[in-house]
Amino acid sequence: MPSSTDTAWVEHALAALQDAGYRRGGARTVVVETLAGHDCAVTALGLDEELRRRKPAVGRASVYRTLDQLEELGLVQRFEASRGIASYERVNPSGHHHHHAICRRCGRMEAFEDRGLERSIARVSDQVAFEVAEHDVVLRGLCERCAS
Amino acid sequence: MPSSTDTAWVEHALAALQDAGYRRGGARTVVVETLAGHDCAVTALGLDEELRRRKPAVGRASVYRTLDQLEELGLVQRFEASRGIASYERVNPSGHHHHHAICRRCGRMEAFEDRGLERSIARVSDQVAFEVAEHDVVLRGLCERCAS
DNA sequence: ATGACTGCAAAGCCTTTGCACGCAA
DNA sequence: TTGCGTGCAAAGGCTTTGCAGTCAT
Repeated sequence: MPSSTDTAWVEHALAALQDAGYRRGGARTVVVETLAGHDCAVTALGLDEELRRRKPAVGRASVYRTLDQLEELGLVQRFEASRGIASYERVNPSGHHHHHAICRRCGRMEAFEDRGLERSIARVSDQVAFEVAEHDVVLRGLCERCAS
Repeated sequence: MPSSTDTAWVEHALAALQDAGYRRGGARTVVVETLAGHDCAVTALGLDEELRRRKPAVGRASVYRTLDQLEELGLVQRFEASRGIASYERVNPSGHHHHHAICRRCGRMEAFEDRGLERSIARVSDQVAFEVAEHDVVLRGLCERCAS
């Protein structure tokens, strides 16, 4: 099910980039628009591959550079899906988000959300001597298909 | 505060390795013993550096190979502390464990534990269509020192 | 004696950096 | 016009693999 592009996030992100002093470059805009079309995490290399075969091809360096900038501004969140594989997912300004269960055999990823879990994390974040900006929860094991 | 070595875990791990059909090699044993001396996560490269300057020096490959084997057997848990930095922590057979808050600026790591959080995760693990074997929670932000 | 275990060095992989050219402002 | 943005190729950094010698069993 190819989800529709989150245009609100595109505008939000482009505005934030501009506010941060970045110019409106072509590659950067394409990366933002492409991320907006994914509801769940994408690997950096997967995104690169996807953009490599576009009409005005986007260079790998631009993909990585843009992802870094977006992460720095809190517009996307980075996490490691599998060994050494960086994945990125856009951050919803509303704060609403999900987490992932990842299959250690095939890499399949399932998203889930739980208010109780979020509450627990919020509570713990207050108890720790850190200014917590984000959190990440990953469940690892075998997906239905690999377990059987 | 250099914690004392967890000898119970060493025996547990060595026995599990033997049961899995591994022979009792020198390098492997040293890696296990060294891990037992760390109460919190160690990076693979840090462990390598630590073992490199031992009397019978342990090779880097052996460190990585052993960590893989231990992870496969569920004796240690692997997670990404900072960008592209693999960290390992021994798994207590009792199931008792902690999670981490990591400073995005200096990398400082603080461990914390919370029963409510564990309960939330256990509940969510049951709701997901996965055979969840382990979970990982990371809080990212600024540590007290970097925030001020 | 047999095959696993090791260390070293080389290769792999993902990611980052250097540089010259193009484009936004 | 200025200097940020971009693509390409090269370099980096962590991890894995190939191989020959060594050691456990």
